[in-house]
Amino acid sequence: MPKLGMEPIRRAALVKATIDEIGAVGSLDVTVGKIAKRAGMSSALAHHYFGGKEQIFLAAMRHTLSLYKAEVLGALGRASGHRARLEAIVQTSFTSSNFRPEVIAVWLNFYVLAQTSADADQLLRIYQRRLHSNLVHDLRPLVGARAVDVAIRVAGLIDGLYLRQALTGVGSDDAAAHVLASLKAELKAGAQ
Amino acid sequence: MPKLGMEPIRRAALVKATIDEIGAVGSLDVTVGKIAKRAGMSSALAHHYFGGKEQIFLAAMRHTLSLYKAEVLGALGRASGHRARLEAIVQTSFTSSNFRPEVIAVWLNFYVLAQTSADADQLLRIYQRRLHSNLVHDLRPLVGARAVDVAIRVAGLIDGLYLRQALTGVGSDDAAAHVLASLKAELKAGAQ
DNA sequence: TTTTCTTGATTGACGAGTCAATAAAGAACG
DNA sequence: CGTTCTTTATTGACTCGTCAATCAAGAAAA
Repeated sequence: MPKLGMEPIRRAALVKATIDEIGAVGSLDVTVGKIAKRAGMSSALAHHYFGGKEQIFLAAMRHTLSLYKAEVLGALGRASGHRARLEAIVQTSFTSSNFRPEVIAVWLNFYVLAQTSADADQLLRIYQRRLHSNLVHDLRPLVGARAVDVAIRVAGLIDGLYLRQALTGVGSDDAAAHVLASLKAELKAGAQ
Repeated sequence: MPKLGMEPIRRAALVKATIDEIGAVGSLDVTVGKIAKRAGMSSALAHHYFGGKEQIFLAAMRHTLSLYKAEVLGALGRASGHRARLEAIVQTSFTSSNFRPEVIAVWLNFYVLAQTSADADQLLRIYQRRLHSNLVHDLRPLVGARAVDVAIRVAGLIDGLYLRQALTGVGSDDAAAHVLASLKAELKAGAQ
C-alpha cells in the first residue's frame, strides 16, 4: 500500500474532512478520530501528518481563506473600472459557495478561535487587511480622502450582513445589493 | 446550612460564573465542574438546579441579552426625537460593557451555538427582530418606505463593526460614529 | 535495508450526569 | 412544647464514556 508522496494527498483529505466535520457538528468540538475516519484513515495517521488537533484546524482555516482569496482574485480579474471592481469584491463575499453550511461553520468558529489562538488571530487580520486594502484601492479614485472610512464601513457591512444571512436566512433576497445600496448612498452623499 | 430560597441565588451565581468562565476560556469548552467551582458550589448542585450544561449556557445567553435590552431601553428613555433615538440605539451597541471579554466571548459563542441549538437560534432571532423593529420605528418618519431596507443595513453594520472591533481592537476610534456616518449618508442620499 | 506509510492497541486524563447519603428548616401532630 | 415527617439544599463518590496523543510493529517501496 505505501505509495510514496502520500503526504500532500493525506493532508488535503484531512483538511477537507475537517471542514466537513466542523460543518456537520457546527463547532470545533470534533474529534481527530472522526475527522480521520471521514478522510479514510486512522487517527494516528492524522497526528502523524499534522502533529495535533489545533494544527489541523488552522490548516482548514487557511484553506477556507485561500479559497475565498482565489474567488476574489478571479472576480477582480474579470472586472474593469473601479466601480465594477468594488461590485466584484462585494458580490464575491456573498457567493453561494460562502453559504455552504460547512463554510459558515468554519467562519463562525474561526472568529471564536481568534480570541485565544494567536495563529487564528493572525489569519483573521490578514483577511481583514486584504479586504480593506482592496476596497481602499478602488474607493480612493471615487471618494478621495474618505476612502479609508468608507472602506471600514463597507467591510463591516459585508461581515455583518454575512453573519445575519448565515445564521438566519433572512435578508437573503440579496445582501450584496444592500452593500451596494449603502455604497451608492456614500458616493452620492460624499459628492453633495 | 440549608437556608430556604437558595434557588434564585444559586442560579444567578451560576449564570455569572458561566459567563466569566466562557470569557476566561473563550469558548463553550468549559466544564460544569469549573463553572460550579467558580460559583462556589459542587457540580452536582449545578446539575440539580439547571438539569444540564446546555440549559446553563442558555441561561447565560438570556442574561446577556436581557442586560443589553435593559441598556437599550434606558438609552431610549433618555432620548427624545427620532434622530436622537436612533443614535441612542447605535451608541448602546458599542458601550464599553459590551466589549468586556466575557461578553464578547458569550456573543461569539452564541452565534456558533445558534447553528445547532433551536433555543439559541430563537434567542438570536428575538434580538435581531427587536433591533430591527426599534430601528424601523424611528427610521420610518425620516425615510418613509425605505425604512425597512435602511434598518437592515444599519443592523448589519452594527453587528459587523461590533465583530471587527471585538476581535481586533481596530476601528475602535469609534464604531458608533461610523454607523452614524453611514446613516447620515443614507438620509442625505434618500432626500436627493 | 532503510525510508515512507500505516494502523491497532494502549495510555492517561478528563468530564457529564447520577445517586445515595447527610443536614437543616419548617410543618404536622399529639 | 417535643416528636415525627417532609421538603429543600448539598455533596462526595461513582459510572460510563470519550478523546488526544503515543508507540510498537507491520508492510511495501526504493
